[in-house]
Amino acid sequence: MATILDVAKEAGVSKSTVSRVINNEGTVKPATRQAVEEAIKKLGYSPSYFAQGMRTGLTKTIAMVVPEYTNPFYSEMFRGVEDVALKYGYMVFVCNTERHAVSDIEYTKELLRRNIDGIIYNTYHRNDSVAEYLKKVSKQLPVVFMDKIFDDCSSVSYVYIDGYESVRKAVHYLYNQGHRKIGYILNSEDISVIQERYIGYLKGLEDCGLTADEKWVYRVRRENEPDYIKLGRDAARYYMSLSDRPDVIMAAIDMIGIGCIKELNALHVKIPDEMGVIGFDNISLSSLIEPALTTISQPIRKLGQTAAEIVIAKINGEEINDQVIFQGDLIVRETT
Amino acid sequence: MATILDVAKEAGVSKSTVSRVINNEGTVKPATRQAVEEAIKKLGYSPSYFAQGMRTGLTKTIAMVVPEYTNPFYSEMFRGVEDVALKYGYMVFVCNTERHAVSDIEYTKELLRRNIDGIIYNTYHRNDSVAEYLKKVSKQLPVVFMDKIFDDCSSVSYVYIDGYESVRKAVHYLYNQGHRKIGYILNSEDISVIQERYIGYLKGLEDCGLTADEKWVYRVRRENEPDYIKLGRDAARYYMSLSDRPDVIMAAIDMIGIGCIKELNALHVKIPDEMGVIGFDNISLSSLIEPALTTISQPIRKLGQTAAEIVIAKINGEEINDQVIFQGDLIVRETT
DNA sequence: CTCAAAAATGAGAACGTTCCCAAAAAGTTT
DNA sequence: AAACTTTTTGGGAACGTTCTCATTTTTGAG
Repeated sequence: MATILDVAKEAGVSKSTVSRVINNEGTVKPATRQAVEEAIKKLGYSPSYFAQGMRTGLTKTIAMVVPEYTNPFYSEMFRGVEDVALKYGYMVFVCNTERHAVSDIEYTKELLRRNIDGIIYNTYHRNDSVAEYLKKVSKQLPVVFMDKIFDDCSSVSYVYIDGYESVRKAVHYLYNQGHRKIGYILNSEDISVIQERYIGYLKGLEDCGLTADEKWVYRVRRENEPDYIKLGRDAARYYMSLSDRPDVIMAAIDMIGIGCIKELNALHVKIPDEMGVIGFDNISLSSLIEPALTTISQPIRKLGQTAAEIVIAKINGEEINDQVIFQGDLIVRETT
Repeated sequence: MATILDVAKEAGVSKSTVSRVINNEGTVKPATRQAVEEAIKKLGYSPSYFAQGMRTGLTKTIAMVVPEYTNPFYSEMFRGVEDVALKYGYMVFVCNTERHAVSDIEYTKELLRRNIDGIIYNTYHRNDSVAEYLKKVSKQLPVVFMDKIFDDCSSVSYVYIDGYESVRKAVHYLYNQGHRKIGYILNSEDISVIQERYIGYLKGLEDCGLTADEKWVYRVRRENEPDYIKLGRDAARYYMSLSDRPDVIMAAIDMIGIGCIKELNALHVKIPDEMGVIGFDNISLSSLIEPALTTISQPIRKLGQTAAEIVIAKINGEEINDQVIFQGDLIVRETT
């Protein structure tokens, strides 16, 4: 591999001048610049990341931390992140926190050690010690949170979907459709986004003058590698076993809703006449299942793009609105 | 951040000794080692990646190049890769080649510039100039191909599923089930894996003494962001429009098969009595659609694990069997 | 107790950049 | 043409490691 010195020799200048050309800094005579550029091309030179990084402390690399990699939600978000990252010459590490023995903290330490320039953080569980650590990290380097992880988010950058408001509005929609008995399935209350959606559900009921009947709320505690489909099926069976059952079920995520549909189909329950279902996420599967799932859509890719824009702006010390909340969109299909 | 010199001073030794402790190399007195380790812990020291990389040329980073990121096939493969990578202290760049203006070659150059230690390469299109370039790259640093990209693969490392053999066997299965009119849907013939599967189909027919009827082969040329579902639906409609139609359709990938099912359902065609469907990939969706899709399953995660094991072994200069072929498994469900 | 061998440690160069500062070249004014 | 700016260029230190080689310390045999 050619070094900056080889280029300097080839072009008959000093390495300082070559450096100036590479970085478009300082002054350099047009003729000299051209000579250097030709030498660079001739030798196929490109600066060493190590040496550059050693001086500048920058890696042109950002990390996107996700709790659950195979979830298509994060793949889609990653696309958005990558869209923007590549545009600015950055590469992206995808870091899966959940499955591995390494905790969020360990993983983050590794990222710091690798001099990552910025982090896009998708958390999962409400966990105060992790949260506190991350808040500290976010003072050290640009971090964007994709989630309302802290009670006080005023000092951090974030981009997220307003799950609370989205679900609240969905309840209104159901109410207007004539539903009065509205069930809710939560997979795990220690997941902050799930928690937030649930609170939106409660608020929606309250808005409409309905009371939350605890037996219509189906809760599951966290599992290691959750089988959402099974969870939805179990929930559907539970609801059907009730004498006083809801006439529509809200699922905290689409996959659970899809499990419900599968089970209701199997039990020959008519959807939506006997029982409605509504999901959250608008994963591609939700339009493929029959009947197609009514759900709340999130601008996921946009979410990723926005987060990446913010992180990179912060890396470059630019001013940018770093607190963005998107709204979900109700997509009415065949299950309501 | 503490440097190796800070640690040296703290422990009262030279930086050479600290380096020896870090890397577990050379000789160092137990008492000294302990003192150094304490100093490291006390200062929260960890070696700088830049400085280390600058000396060793290694980044402890591998890249996984994929043609289509949102395809769950690759997410699953990534899990396998990450399983192994993290075990050995590596991190993984996921590189999406298809959607971006940068070609495979440009992307690979960027990886080389970043001193990636090894590459796991999922190609997409048969393209000789790219292939030639990649072959050259694979001489420079450890590369594992996840695909039979070259006519002569004898000199490269690879891990892949034998699509040819898998489809050939599936044809035998269909034949044994009494099918004689077997259709085939290809999304794109310039994708090497797809091509290979198709050849397996032709061979299977030949084995069984059937002739390939060109009108039963539904071909689509490559699209930019292909809508496989629509493609499958179109194909199903095409087949149903034939007076002499196949009694079973093989789809080159599950998503297409699922599109077929959707359309056949919509047309009230009885599956599998009036028309059978068989897919390839066993994506999670294939068991969720109704009726559930018969398909060919690939040990995807294992694929990724194996690839990562090979790359890392090669990085470390270890001997390992670097040419592995897995067989697909026929998963019989409700569509045949 | 001496001396050789082995074990442990340290000094300093090197890796390829960036950046500060000094020096040289070019341009401008008197 | 001299003196003074301004522009352009070069030299060398620094970044934090690893690694070679030399030096010091320890061990063990005679």
